[in-house]
Parts: sequence; structure tokens; C-alpha cells
Amino acid sequence: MYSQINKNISRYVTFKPEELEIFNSLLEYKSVPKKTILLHEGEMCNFEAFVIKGCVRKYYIDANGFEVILQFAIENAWVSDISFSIYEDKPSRVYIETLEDCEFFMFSPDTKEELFAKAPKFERAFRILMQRNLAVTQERLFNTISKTATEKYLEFLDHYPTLSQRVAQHYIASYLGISAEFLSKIRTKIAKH
Amino acid sequence: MYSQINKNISRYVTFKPEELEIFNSLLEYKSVPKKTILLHEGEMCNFEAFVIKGCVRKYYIDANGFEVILQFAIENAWVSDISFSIYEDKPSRVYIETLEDCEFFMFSPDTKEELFAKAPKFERAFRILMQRNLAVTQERLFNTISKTATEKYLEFLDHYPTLSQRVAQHYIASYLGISAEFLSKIRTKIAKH
DNA sequence: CGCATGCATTGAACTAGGACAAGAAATGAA
DNA sequence: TTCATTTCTTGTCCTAGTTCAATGCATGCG
Repeated sequence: MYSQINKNISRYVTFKPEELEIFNSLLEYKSVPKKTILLHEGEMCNFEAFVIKGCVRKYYIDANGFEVILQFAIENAWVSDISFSIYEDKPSRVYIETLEDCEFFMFSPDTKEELFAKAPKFERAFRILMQRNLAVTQERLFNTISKTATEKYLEFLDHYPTLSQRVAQHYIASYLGISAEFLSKIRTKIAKH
Repeated sequence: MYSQINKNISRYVTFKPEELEIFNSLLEYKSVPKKTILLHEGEMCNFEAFVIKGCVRKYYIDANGFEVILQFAIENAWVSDISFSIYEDKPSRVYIETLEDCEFFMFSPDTKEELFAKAPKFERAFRILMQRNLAVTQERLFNTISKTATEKYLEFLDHYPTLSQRVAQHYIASYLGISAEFLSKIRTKIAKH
């Protein structure tokens, strides 16, 4: 049950069994059906979720009413609106929604503080997770500015090979920042290479 | 001398005077003339720099040979290629260059570890800095995807009012992800509102 | 089973922004 | 002060991607 998340959190920091026990005792398991919105715009995001199973999307709605997907999170990924809500005390501008039936381990800011108090080494692990998150976001910014839609799509396929089977095309278009119609045109052009 | 950086690091975590003394003793002061490249693509970024005075830009060169500016850092900002280089052990894809004569406090990864060992509370402060950095990058991604060039420019002026006086227009265009010519056209259109 | 709603595809007309070129203005070095 | 280099502006043409249909295709659901 805990092996996935323990492996994940131990990726850059090595923990003793008793530290992992403390960690595991603070996690809250949650099973959530598909199409459930875990976080609405305007709410405070009071969780960080580790995806044990399933797929979620994090998105916002722009000034013209368009959904823009910021992140897909599948097995072994973390999802939260940590950057805006927690510590900043600002309501979130994003939605987090399950796309499939999901299982999570959840963490509230309070239990996270409790964890840091009981086992300070986790502060470091979460800093490194944050850093990786930043690297991914920066990479995405890089791609968004510098690549054509076709390049972005090919890179997406390369980077998330399973996701294109699991989620609807128009979600992928939204993630890539292009219209669903244009993605369709790109796909037909690629198909007849 | 240290008041600026101490104020900055104390923004979200409160430190005792002796902790700040340890911190300050580990900082390396550096004065650098304008147009100096502090980090080249392909190098390991082995510093985090706090800008005491001056202005730097962080940029990469895309597949078509275009410079794209990721960040301007002015007084009281941190700059580094922390996300890619440090901990990931990958050579950097970015350049960091001074645009004005600059003064910095520098930090190597090793002295940072030393700091965390001597005063663990800094681990927390740096995690929160990282988090804010992530928030800014996410906001920038948000804007890049969802806003028109004019909107991005107006928001830039609003957000960095002094910067448009300090740096060349074509750098701002590069930061906004648009051509210098198009920025010029936007400016004339705005001028005759 | 049939129906409705959402999803993907295709085409035609449109637009934001880019590429290129050439001149004007500003900056800076000797 | 002069000359050179960089920066900014303006115009023309061009293209990647959008918008708005219309149509066929899957689905899930009573």
C-alpha cells in the first residue's frame, strides 16, 4: 500500500524505516470517482495529493472562458495548487478534477507541518520535489514559447506516451495551448507522414 | 551591507541574530561589470546569486538561434539555474548575463549544504523561496498561453514599472516571447491610445 | 435498443504576429 | 566632434494557428 509513495519520497533523500512510518501514519487515503472536482477556483487548496492510481487534470479558465490545462497527474505524481494557495493565503485560480476513478494519499498543510516537526528530513525531500516541479514548469514555459504546435505535440507524445491513449484529444490540445481543431489537423498531417 | 539579504531571507521565516550571522559569514560578495556572462550554456551552474545592485538577464537560445529571456533579476531578487543544474547534475541550458554593473552575494551548493547543517531552519526558507519562484513561473506560463501580446506588455509594465526604463526594448520583447518589431508596433498603438 | 450528448475531423475565411528590409534615432568610443 | 554600432520604428508581405461552421463517429444511458 505504501511502497509506491515511499519509493517516490525516497528518490532524493534516504529515510530510516521509522521516519517512513511516521510519514505513512500521517497520510490520508482517499478513493474518488471520475469527473470529481477536488478543488474549485476561489477555494483554498488545503491538500497535496499523491496519485496512487488514476489520472487528474489541473486547469484554469482564462479571460475568454477557455479552459487551459496546466498539468496532467497520473500514477506516482503529486498534484496540488501549492504555489498559489498554501503559504500565500490566496484563493486558488485553478481547478483540479479527476478524469478517471482515482486513489490518492492526501496531505493537509497542518499534517505536513506535523511531519516536518517530527521528522525534519522531510523538509528537504519536499524542497527537492518543489525544485523538480519548478524544472518541469520551466521546461513547459520553454516549449510553449519556442516550439511550433507540431513540435509540442510530438514532444508530448514522447514525454507522456500513455496519456494520449487515456485522455481526450481536446484535453491534450488544451494542455498544448492550441485549439482542438488544429491538433486534429496536425494529427492527420503526421499520420500520412 | 547584509541588511537587504537578511530582510529578504527573513520574509517567511524568522531567524535569530546568531543564525543570520552564520548565514552572512557564508556569503561571498562579488562585484561584476556589465555585459559579463556569469553562466554559459553547457556549464554547471554552481551558484545562487542574490542581487544587491544592478540587473541581470537569464536566457536560452532556441532551436532557431533566437534568444529567449526567461527572467530579469534586479535588486533583492535571486538568480540561478537551480532547477536544471544543481541536484539534477545536468549541464545548464541557459545563460546568465549582467546588463548593468552588478553587486551580488553568491552561494555555492556546498556552502548551502554547510548552511543547512549549521542552521537547519534555512532549509525551510529556501523551500519557500523555491515555492515563490514556482508561483512566478506558473504565472508566466499562464500569461504566455492565455494573453495577447498587448496584454502581456501592459502587464509587464504594471509588474516591473522600472524595468522598461532600464533595459532595451528588444530584451523586453524577448521576455514576452514576441518579435522586437511587433513590440514596437504595439507601443505606437498604445501611445496614440 | 434508440437516442442524445460529447468527440473528432474537415474545410473556408480570418487574424495575430513574424520575417524581411530600409531608414531614423540614439548611444558610445576615440 | 565624428564615425560606428546598436536600437527603434515603419511598411509590406507572409504564415501558423483560430474561429466557425457542418458532418460523421462514438459513447453512455434510460
